[in-house]
Formats: sequence, C-alpha cells, structure tokens
Amino acid sequence: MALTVRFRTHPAREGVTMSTEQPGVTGPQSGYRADSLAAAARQAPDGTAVRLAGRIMLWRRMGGLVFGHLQDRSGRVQVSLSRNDLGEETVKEWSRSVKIGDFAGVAGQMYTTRKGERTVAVSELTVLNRTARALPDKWAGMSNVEARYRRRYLDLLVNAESRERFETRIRIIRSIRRFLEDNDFLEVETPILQEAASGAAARPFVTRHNTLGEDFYLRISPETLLKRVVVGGFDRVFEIGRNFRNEGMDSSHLQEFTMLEWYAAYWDYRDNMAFVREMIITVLDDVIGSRTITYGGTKLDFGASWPEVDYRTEVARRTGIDLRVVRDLPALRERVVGLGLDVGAAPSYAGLVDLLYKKTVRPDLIQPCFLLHHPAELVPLARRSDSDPTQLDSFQVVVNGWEIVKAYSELIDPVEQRQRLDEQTALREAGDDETMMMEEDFIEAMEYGMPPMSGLGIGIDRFVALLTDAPTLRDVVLFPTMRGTKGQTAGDASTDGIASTDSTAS
RNA sequence: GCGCCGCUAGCUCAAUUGGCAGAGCAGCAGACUCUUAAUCUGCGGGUUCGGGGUUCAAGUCCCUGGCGGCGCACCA
Repeated sequence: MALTVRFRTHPAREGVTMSTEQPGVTGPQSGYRADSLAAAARQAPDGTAVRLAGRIMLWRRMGGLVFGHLQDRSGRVQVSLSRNDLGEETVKEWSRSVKIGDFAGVAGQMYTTRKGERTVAVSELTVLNRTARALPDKWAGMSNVEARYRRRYLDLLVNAESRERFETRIRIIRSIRRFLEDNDFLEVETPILQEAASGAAARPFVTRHNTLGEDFYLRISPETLLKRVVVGGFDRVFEIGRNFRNEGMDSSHLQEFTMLEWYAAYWDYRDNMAFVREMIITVLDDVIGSRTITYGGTKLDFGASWPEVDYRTEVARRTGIDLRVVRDLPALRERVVGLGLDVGAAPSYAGLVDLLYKKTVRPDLIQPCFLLHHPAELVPLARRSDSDPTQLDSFQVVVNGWEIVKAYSELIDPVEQRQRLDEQTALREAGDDETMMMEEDFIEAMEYGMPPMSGLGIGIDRFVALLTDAPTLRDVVLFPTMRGTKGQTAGDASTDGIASTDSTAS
C-alpha cells in the first residue's frame, strides 16, 4: 500500500517542457499483475475487488478527493482516492505523484458515485511508468492530419473514432478468415520478393538483393504463385498479404495495400460470384450488423440483389462506342478523342479501353453490382468465354465507383498462356510499361497440368474504408506511407537540397 | 507532375493596415471530499516549418526550399 522506490527527477523528463521537479516520482516498475479490465470493472457490482493496470487519461485533484480515468485495451473506468480511506498524507502524496499520461496499477473496490459513475475506490496505487511528453489535449484531441498519420499511437490513444475504426478492420479480417476456413480454404504465404512482377497491370517497385547480386521486384500480385500452389494439389487456397504498386497515391489508392486472393479448383467465375457475395454479406452481418451501410452520406445496400452489368454493353450505352466493332488502337483513339476525353499517352488498345470505362462507366456504379465480361485484351491470365472469345469469363464487384473485387475463370492452357504473355511483351517493347512480364516458371507449372479453377482478389483496405465510412484509405492503414522527414531541419536548404538530390540513387 | 489551401507553445487555436507573439488544455506551486472539458490563485513555457530579401519594424509582404491536405493528372 505504498509507492516504493522514488527519486526526485525522473531521467525521462530531463530537459522536457513538462516538469521541473516533482515529489514522489517513481521509476519504471515491472511485475505488476492486473486481473481486471476497465470495461469489466465498470460492469461489476459495488464492493467487487478489482486490480487494474492502464494509462491515466484524466486526473482531477480536489484536496482530499481525487478522480481519474484509467484506460486499458478494453476502455476506461473512473478511479478515486479518498482521504477517508487512505488518510490525508497518503492522498496528498499519491495524488501528486500521478500525471496524465502515466501508467498506473490500482487495486480497490467498485462503488458508484452520487452522480452515478462506476468508480474504483483505490486502496493501492503503483506508478508503473512515466510519460516524458504531454499527451494531446484531452478535449480537442489531435486533429492535425499529418500528425495523426506520423504519430498514429497518439491518434489511437486520444481519438476514439480512430481506435474503433482499426478495431473494425481487425474484426472484418477475422470474419473473412473464418468464412474462408469454414469453406475448406487453406491459408498460404507466397513471396513478396519476386523475379518478375506479374498478375496485374502495374508498375513495380525494384529492390536489391545483395547476396544474390540481383534486382528483385516487390510483388504487385500473388496470382501466379498461388496458381502454382494449386498445381501442387492444394486446391482451395487463399492469402491475405501486402501488394506494392509504384503508382499514384490518392484517397482510393495506396502504394502498399492489403489484398486477399483465393483460388478454388473446379469453380468457374459464376461460382465465385455467388461465393463472394455470400462472404461479403456474412461479414456485414458479423461485423456491422446490417447489410446497408452509409458511405460519405450515400446509402449502399448490399442486401439487395446485385445487378449484372455487361462491360461492353454498358460502355456502348454510355458512349456509343461498340468495342466489338472498334477493335484497333487508332480507330478507338479517334472515337475517344471525339468524346472530348483526354487520352494522354494511351500506348495500347487495352489501356485505352480501360481508360474509357474508368472515365465513363465506373464513376456511376455506386450501388453494389457485378461488372461482367471484360474485353479479352485486358487480362492475359483470364479464360476467354466459350460463346465469345473476344470477351472473358470475368467479373468485378464495383461499389461507390471503386473496384472492390476482381475475379475470373482462370486460363489453364499453357499454349494460349504463352501466346498471350508474348503479346504483353510486344506491347511492352512498344512502350507500354504496365504490361505483364513473361514468366517461364509459371508456364512450366501450367504445363504440368492445372485444374480448371477460378480465383478472386479483394482489396481489403477499400472494403474496410467502405464499411467504416473512412474518406481515405490512409485512415484504415496504421502507418500510411509518408514522405521522409530527413532534411526537414537542414540548416542550409539550398546546398542540402543539392546534396540530397545527388544521393537519391542509394 | 500541376493548381489551391495550410504549417504559430506538447495539443487545439487567436494575433486589426506591417507596430511589444496571446488564450484554453497540459505542466509547475498552492486551495478545495462527488468531479464529468471541475473550479479558484500564482508561475514557467516560442527557431511563428527552414533559408534569403524588402522595411525603422515581418507571424503578417516578396523570393526560395520542406512537409501535409484537397482537386486535377497519373494509377486496376
């Protein structure tokens, strides 16, 4: 029932603005054992003995009576020190020894104050560690966006909505994993360092492997590796992991993002449509408790049937351009320019088709829908439709103008696969830097025999952002990529700027 | 990459036309036995993002650099 070791000035507070000298400051403690959580204590009947550890978020001294709030992973509970229980000297000493932001262990009994707040009447108090810096304002919190991203720990500590958003992210991923495991999917891990960046149309990051003396790519997709696992007989697999794309960043794109991909042998894209819809509804029921959500003020109804929209039919309806007729780059470019769209470089037919769709169709796809049958040029790893080889057995789930899911029946014919990747190589040589790279190892695996299958990818960050009404993907990632801070405090900006430009090759 | 906006105490924000850089919270010292953004008295706290310029005088005006947000462009 006492503060044990103490010394006048804690080293962590030397030279920090918070304090000069203070009585009864203890050093860091170890071995404190708590047996209760704040949330459980709040529910316990009066008289229940509790033993808690957490961070002090509020500390009000009123002479012989002190109120504070102790926060742990479950939430907050009020604690109090009373002269009646502890005596004048003890209250004085303990109340002066605690600062907002310090970690404390307390033991005592639950009671209810006159104003009805559940409170721990403290009989033991141990300061477990000090804060050397002041926490953000208890009322205003921390609203500076840059500070919230760079020092996320403070955002989590003082902004309840931020903490709740990340708790929801965790529950969503847990629910997804449970759903897949309940359906016999096996979770696997494939490499992030890859010899060839494939599985998507995107520019990769390059990194250096010192021991092998080679450059590697950070994966842009796990697709071809997961298919190789299926060749090996794991015929329902999934991976939740990071992909890296060296491209623009905005509220719906991150360079480093979390992707779920799964592959199921003997399924086709229609099987995946039904399955992913069931999964999304299950997650909504589990985590949100509703099949309707509000994003940015717009109601999104996942419970209603999801309309099926044919890619080329919809493009034709909105633009008058029939992609079944307009089949080559110069003709398409002429028609797209005729619409008044800026086509930019548009180095390939597929790229221009994609641009046309993204400009004219996708922004209007707000309610959940299936977008079916991409033109065959767009995805070199997908199976062509039997009924029409110029289109794919593919679909996307589009919500809020965002592509959330992309899936197709997989191409499993090694001869056609080689031919279609050769076409990619030709486009690359013609200047398109987002084509897929040839992977001989992948073709070889396919030559050993690949079962008919359908795979699916879902952007976890976008899905979480939708379900938590987050305006930007950066709000659902703990530490979003930020420009470095080196050089921010450089004494001479001009020379330092030149020096850092010269050294960026490293 | 382009455009607009922002950057002042640990946090949230003020500062008139260019005229002594302030408040609340937090911190320190003190009062106070039911607080709820507690209240009251006193005290300390600044590279106003960095560098340069104009001026008797710059947080404020000009140039330049940094970082961030938003929009556009790019981007499955």
